[in-house]
Amino acid sequence: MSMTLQAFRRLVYLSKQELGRVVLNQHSERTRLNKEPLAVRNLIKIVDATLALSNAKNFQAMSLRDLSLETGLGMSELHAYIRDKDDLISLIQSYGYLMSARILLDQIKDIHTPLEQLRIAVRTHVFLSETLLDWFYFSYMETRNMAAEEKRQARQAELGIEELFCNIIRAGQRQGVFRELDPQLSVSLLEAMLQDWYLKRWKYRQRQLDVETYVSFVQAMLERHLLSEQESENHENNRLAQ
Amino acid sequence: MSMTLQAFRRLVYLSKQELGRVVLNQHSERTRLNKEPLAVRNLIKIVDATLALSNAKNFQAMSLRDLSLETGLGMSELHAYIRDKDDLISLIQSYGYLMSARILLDQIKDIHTPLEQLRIAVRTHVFLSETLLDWFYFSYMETRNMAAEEKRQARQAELGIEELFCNIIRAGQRQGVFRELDPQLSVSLLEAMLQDWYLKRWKYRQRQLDVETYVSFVQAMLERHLLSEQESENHENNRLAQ
DNA sequence: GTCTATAGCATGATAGAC
DNA sequence: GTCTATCATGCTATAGAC
Repeated sequence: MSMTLQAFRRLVYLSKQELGRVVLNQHSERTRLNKEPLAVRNLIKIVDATLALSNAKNFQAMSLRDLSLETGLGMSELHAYIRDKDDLISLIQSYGYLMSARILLDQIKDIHTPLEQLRIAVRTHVFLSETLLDWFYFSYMETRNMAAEEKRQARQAELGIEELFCNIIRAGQRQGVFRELDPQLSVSLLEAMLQDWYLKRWKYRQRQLDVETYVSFVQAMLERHLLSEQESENHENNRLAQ
Repeated sequence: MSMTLQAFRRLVYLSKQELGRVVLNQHSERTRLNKEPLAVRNLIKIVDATLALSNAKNFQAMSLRDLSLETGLGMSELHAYIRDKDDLISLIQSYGYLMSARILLDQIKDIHTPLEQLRIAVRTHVFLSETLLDWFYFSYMETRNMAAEEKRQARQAELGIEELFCNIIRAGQRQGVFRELDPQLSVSLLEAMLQDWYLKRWKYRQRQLDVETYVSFVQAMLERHLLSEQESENHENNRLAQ
């Protein structure tokens, strides 16, 4: 069972402050930051407000005036934290990358059987997107509008997660636990399912579908797909796959 | 095997003109349309150009000036076909709904076993999105920015497709061919996989992944998930699903 | 250091010339 | 019936007042 969703939220909450500091330093080449605690607080306020306002419509539709109003910061103050509107994107992306990479890696590092690693990774991914919903949604929907370098980085991050899952599957295949199916394609389809959880919230919310139910269902489907059974069955399954 | 992708493209191409006429009539309450053939040609030009320009960035980022330039129509002429920019969305949506609903229903209407229907429906869906790529991508990414009524309709269309797949699965379950798993959730995950084909083109193109390969893989995964096997195996599979 | 005012520009929509 | 000129608006970004 590992962590509950609640424990997860706490973990993310604690990382927030700390990460605010890291991100601020990364971006502070251009920033005249004075009193650290205030600066970190403002930075988090800016990130949160941007995510909320952007996701309500879209990033381009959010004006800096709206953002100034929502955060309580003046227009000139905003420009002390961000160079221009595009810089806001890179700020937000850094913030989410750090947060989710750290947590995902931390959760699977002590697990050693591929099947169990796979289960935990699936669960952690869904929990992450549940907790950082705004960020995941923003990152998915706005990637297409980003500048070249930012877009490259976002896609690289997606491929990085695929790589992580792929390695687990390959390990399982070497041990004879998983079938010899294309790992890369399997993982792409898995990721499509994982992403659906935060992309189609209107649908799942409407159906009052529980996070745990979703996780279990995806895990089960994935395992029916991957787990090799007795040799005799292997034939049967090969027939079905043509 | 049913249809090849090429036959599919021809089918869609032929429907284009005809549908142009239908859509033009639907929207012509407000249009002073004169010479039909020219009007239909212009309408199709407008739809195609809008999809191309929008998908390059996003709908909001496309200016009507860009569209005027791309189509060769003057600004005033554009406003003869569309009331305002939002009306463009509803025009495009009608066009795609008609096209894909007609073809999807037509392809499965003569098949009678659930398993075969499911296979054809999956195949047709991927082929449709491959042929009408621009429309599917636009429709998915811009739904969130649409006006209330338009958004409702787009979501209803997604639920409609789920309903279609759901009915096939329920029929299979009644016949004892498919397992007794939640059909709605199964279908949601299936649809996530189907959508990934047009949402992540950059990834699949980069890997030079073939349409047929993708279809087969999704079909196989879905069937491992749904097909009930001998009673003895049922136990095994229930264990895996917890 | 904070906030208001405004410069400079691009857009959607239209009116009116050819 | 086409096309060009123009209007009002809303935006980013900054300069300059307090």
